[in-house]
Amino acid sequence: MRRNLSKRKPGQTQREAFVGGFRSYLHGSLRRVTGVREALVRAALSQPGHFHPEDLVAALQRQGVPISRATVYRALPLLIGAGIIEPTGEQGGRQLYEAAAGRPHHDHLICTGCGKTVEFFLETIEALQRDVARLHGFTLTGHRHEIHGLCPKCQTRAAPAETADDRDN
Amino acid sequence: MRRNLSKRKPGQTQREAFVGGFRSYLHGSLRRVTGVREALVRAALSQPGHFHPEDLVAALQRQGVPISRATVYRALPLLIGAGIIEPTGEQGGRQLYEAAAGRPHHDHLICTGCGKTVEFFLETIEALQRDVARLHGFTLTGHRHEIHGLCPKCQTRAAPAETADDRDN
DNA sequence: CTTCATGCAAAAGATTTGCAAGTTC
DNA sequence: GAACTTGCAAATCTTTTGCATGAAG
Repeated sequence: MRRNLSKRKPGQTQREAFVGGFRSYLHGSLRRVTGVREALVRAALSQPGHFHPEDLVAALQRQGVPISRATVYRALPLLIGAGIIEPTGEQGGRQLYEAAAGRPHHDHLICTGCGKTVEFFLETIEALQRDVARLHGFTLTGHRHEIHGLCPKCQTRAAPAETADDRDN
Repeated sequence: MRRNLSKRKPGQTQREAFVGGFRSYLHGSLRRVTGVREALVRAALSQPGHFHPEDLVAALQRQGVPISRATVYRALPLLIGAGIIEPTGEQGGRQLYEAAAGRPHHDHLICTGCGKTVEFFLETIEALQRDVARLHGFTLTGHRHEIHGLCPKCQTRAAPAETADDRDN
């Protein structure tokens, strides 16, 4: 199901292939390859879906690699530049990211009840967006499209009280 | 062009009609009607497009009504509840709002160069969103759809250096 | 051994909250 | 007069930055 966009030697995991790509990126931009940065790349690729910088800190510390928030925040632009992750919107004043890693573009259907997210992609919508941009003389550079709703489970639990207050699962 | 969704006596401006609606809302929710809150409603309705809480503070102080940020932040949920404004996304860690005031739904085309925003609405896209939600068993409650690009002017100026760093302006 | 990376603590910016004093109902 | 609002200052929270120390090339 997942396209194999980065060449890799047999026996090398896809994740390690991306770590290698990150090294090349760093070399190419005259930055330094460090263990901490590689660990960050692995941690970012291990995140299930959206994640917050804090999640990376937690992930690394959990596996015994102490790291400071400052380092994570300073590394994020590098991971973005290398195409490993991409910002996917802010929530409650916190910027979220997700592993991009060569995956095709997609948008999100998000449950306001439990935070569950489903990825979706409709070429029709993409095309219409291009139309809108062109119509107004804009050069399209990107977009953010989130559909909000209640997932099946949350509709059942349906406590007809709060709706958008229970952030985070 | 603008629908008249709130009944009003002749001679009463549309804005005052909304102020009146806000009073009703406060009464209905057992909150108190204060001059500061009414001033906030007028200030919010006077904002040209997207605005930040700080803009309301500035607007009120400019017209001689001193107000503290805390009060503005505490009033925002009320204005939202009354349907006067609605949050329209975060940018750079700051939550933005815009006057909802009975205007029909629309999404935004935003210039990443100068921040200029154009409103758009395509029923086709709206319908597709409903389809996506239904397909996954979600009950649609809302969405956020922003198209990002460079407006005609910014394409001309086109300093082929920075792209997304010159926020504001 | 020069340059860049890291950690720590402090700084900055947005938003929230505790508390005393002022208003609305 | 009781309950709610407001302003102020202090507190939070996320992200950034200065600086001294440590590691990569």
